[in-house]
Amino acid sequence: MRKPRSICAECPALEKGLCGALRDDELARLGAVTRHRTFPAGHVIHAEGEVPPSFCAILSGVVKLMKSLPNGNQQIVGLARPGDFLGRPFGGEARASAVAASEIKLCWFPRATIEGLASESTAVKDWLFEHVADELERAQEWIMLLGRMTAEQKIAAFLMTVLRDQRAQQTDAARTSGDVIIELPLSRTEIADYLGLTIETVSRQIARLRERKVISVGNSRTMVVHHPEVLEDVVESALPGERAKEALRV
Amino acid sequence: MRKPRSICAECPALEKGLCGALRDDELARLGAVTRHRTFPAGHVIHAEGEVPPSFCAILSGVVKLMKSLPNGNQQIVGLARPGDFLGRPFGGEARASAVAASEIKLCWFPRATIEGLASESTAVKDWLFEHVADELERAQEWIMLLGRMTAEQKIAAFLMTVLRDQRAQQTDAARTSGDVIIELPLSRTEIADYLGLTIETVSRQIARLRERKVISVGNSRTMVVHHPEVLEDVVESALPGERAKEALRV
DNA sequence: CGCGTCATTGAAATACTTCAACGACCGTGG
DNA sequence: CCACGGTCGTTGAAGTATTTCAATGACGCG
Repeated sequence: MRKPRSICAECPALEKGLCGALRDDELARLGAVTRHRTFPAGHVIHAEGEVPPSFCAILSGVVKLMKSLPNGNQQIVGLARPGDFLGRPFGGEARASAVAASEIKLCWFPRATIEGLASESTAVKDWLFEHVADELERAQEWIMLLGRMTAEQKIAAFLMTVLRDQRAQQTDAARTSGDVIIELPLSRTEIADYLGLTIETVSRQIARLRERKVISVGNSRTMVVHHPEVLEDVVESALPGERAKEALRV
Repeated sequence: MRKPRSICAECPALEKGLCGALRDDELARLGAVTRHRTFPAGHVIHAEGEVPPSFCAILSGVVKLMKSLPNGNQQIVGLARPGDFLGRPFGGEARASAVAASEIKLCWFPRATIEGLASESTAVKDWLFEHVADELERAQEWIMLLGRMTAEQKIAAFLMTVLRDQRAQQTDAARTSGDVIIELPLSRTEIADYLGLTIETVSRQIARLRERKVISVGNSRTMVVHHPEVLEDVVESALPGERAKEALRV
């Protein structure tokens, strides 16, 4: 017997996510049609141009939203993390594919459910609006990054966002040391597609940061950040690397 | 005596804009506190980091949303055109400056008004949600453009969007000819900031399109597009200019 | 162990930027 | 009316960041 409460109990979407905006009876209604599903990395949740039949919240893992150009080039136009949702209620066909970047857990339910809920509950509408507005802000940050940053700055900025995301989740305990271990949610190829670079450039810039002892690279998905301040400086710096090099010389 | 109806009567926001979502009594309430205001090009409607005290809909002209990097570099992260609104209801400080790119007419009213209206009217909420979701889609298109296109493709894509925007507004009459006259909403510097290029590169790419007889340039804000298909091809093409050159050779 | 995928590294090519000079346009003031 | 200065756009030449092409190395899996 699956009681709605039990499935939602230890859900990351419960507090900050969509479900936090629901009243108990609404939550129960949602819980009744909800399915938690797990997918492996690479799984296509919905493809560009399709009308997604379902709507879902991400429980764990990272989903990349990507568009592709006729020539085969692709660009990741956004990342969705736990608490984010996939799909546009009342929208038509998706304008980007949603693909699992790692193994993911999803809270999955029919499109009609979310649309019904949104039609009736003003809290749900409010939540959706705020969420989309936040996503728009993030997209605009990214436009800035893609349009005006050098490869070095892009990599530094990317590492900073991973760092921030990871800090937000873990306890204060792990933060005391200057060194921080981070887990990259993306492969080199995906980082390249995210930052609008080639995989080689990504690799070289990471190598440079390693040579400068700002980071250490373990296996390709993990690294240790020794000097977050330097990364910050690189992002801020006008002439790439200028202030950053000074900061390192200490 | 300013009657609410009269001020809203020939308003571009009436049909497709926010006001189209309002009931008559809501419209009347809005009309009572609304002011139409005109600003010259360059006027700052609200600056990055400020909490905008007002909310407004654009009646005519183009507003650029821009962010700046500490080094002085700037990037236009979006354009707002007639029917679009400025400001995020329930949001805090603006994360981008809104600056008039041309002379603009605004329908201006206090922040509290739109927030009150949105709290009460579900139609207003719906409209806001749809609008932000559309903006997000456009932002994602732009991410694709900035991350994966060459300078030539960026310019072609920009001209195509101007062309599309202009076509949407004017009558069918003017479209019969292959040649289309377009009015650029931005200066070269602004185009550069929009496309993430330098002004020189913009100028050179426009020159190349002119040499190839795809366009003619009149004064710097107007041009004639002779071969929209070539522009389209350039955007689609894998190796920039390859298919486009063939298309031109005819 | 060998194979395939993913990451790294090097050398050459190139797209874009930077620096610098010049030309066109426009309003101002002589 | 024309000369003047300012802004904006164009063009050229040199420099540089990033890409492209190509080869090698590391890791995981059957």
